[in-house]
Amino acid sequence: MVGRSRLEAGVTTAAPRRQRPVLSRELIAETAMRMTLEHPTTPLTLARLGAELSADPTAIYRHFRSRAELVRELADRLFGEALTIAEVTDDWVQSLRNVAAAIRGVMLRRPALAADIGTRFTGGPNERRGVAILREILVGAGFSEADVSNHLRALGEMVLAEVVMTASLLALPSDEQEFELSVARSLYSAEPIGSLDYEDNTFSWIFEIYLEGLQARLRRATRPSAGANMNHQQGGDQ
Amino acid sequence: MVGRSRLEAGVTTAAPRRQRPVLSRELIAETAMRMTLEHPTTPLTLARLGAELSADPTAIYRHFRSRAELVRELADRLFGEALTIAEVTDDWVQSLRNVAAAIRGVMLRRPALAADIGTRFTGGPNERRGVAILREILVGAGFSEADVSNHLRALGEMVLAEVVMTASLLALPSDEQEFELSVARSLYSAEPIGSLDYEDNTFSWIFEIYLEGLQARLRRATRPSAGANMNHQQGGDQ
DNA sequence: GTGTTCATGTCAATGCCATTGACATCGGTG
DNA sequence: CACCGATGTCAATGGCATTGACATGAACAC
Repeated sequence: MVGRSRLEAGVTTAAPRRQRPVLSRELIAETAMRMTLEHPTTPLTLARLGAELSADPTAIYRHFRSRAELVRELADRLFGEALTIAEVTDDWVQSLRNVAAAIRGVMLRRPALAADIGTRFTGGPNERRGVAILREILVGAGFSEADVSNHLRALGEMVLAEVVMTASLLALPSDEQEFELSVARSLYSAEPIGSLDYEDNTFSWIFEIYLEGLQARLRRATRPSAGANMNHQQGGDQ
Repeated sequence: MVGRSRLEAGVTTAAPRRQRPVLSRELIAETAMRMTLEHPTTPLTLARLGAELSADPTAIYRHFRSRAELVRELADRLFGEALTIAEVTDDWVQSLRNVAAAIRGVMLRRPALAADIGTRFTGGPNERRGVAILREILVGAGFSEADVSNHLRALGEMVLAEVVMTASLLALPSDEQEFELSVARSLYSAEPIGSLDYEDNTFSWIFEIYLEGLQARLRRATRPSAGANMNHQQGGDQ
């Protein structure tokens, strides 16, 4: 079909009224990213996504096998964003902090999506890249190859778990959110809310303690002379 | 209503064909607990619960304002179970371990429910009791009153977050679960699965590191002489 | 060119879900 | 005895993901 003689170049091709390949993986994913950013607490549904695309919701199934697959794609893009933000330096502790904060920041900007997503792997390239980066940081810190694998999944799981926790709170309708806050106040006399600010939130409190534990382990593994005070440790770290 | 003269004791009362007060908060909650235990990965729906009760699903709304309220009730019962199991001793580290493991164990026995629940407060008595117990453990360990509040919510949030993470994996249909495991293998060359055995799961790996961090903080706060090696700590601890 | 096939979209169901509103009915209270 | 509130049933409603039947246009074969 090169010259159909019916002036397609002017009408049919240049202004495809509703021609075939309008949608694409890329367009759908981009649109979803935009929607979840503009309405951070609105759950992403195929109906809404379809409307935003001015297409039938089920058209999405021509490009993604399921909503879950779409959501995995989006999650991987979030990892991608986080990795461009996170600064990795010589200081392994600060680098871990940076990566964690970047992931958290990126995901909490889209709480509804993060709550949907965070408990699953994406299987995508950015996730893989992120793990590779973390692996380098840990190896550079001096952990043994064997321990690195365990620390990797522990670190990832902990960060994601915490993010999901906060995200599901943020994604709640405001009345239920109010209930949560009131219970938290009455239990701890403190807000459990995670501001995006790295300081002054529960996440950083947890993560800093974890980092101290990590440093303690490294010290113990590096100079095994130090006074291994009798606490019930289990697992590796040689 | 003591003797209505229509032989109720024999027929009307003893064999209430389909008389009024069949359901109750208690019966509904108990039934739900049984169902979620018998079918750990089947989501609890009002339809299924109603069927199990041989009652109309919407009858549940006469006893709970919403499904969410029911689920909060169940969550609080789980905390109750955990607290009867957890052993609290003089050893504060081991006590924290015990409480965490008990909560995790109880919730992972009902992954679908735990995944539903774990990100929220229950507002119930057992939750309150649990926090009180943890508070005593932390105070007994020697943390300052101010730090105890922060450690409390950090500890709780971390444990719950991790449990939810694992629970949602366990509650997945087996094909999706297989996908998760394959990705995990390819990323870490290891399974991310949390067996209920405290050894050999990601949770214990994380939690032990966290406990080391906690001990480090306590040591630092207790005898402030120790060599505070220049790491970027932030936040309280006196 | 003609006909076939594949990729893309649309449309109409389906089935599951929580929740609501309109009734019925019973037990107790005035 | 008449009313009322608590409990239960029933029939919708609206939101959701997913599927199957169809259309249509583009590329490809011949």
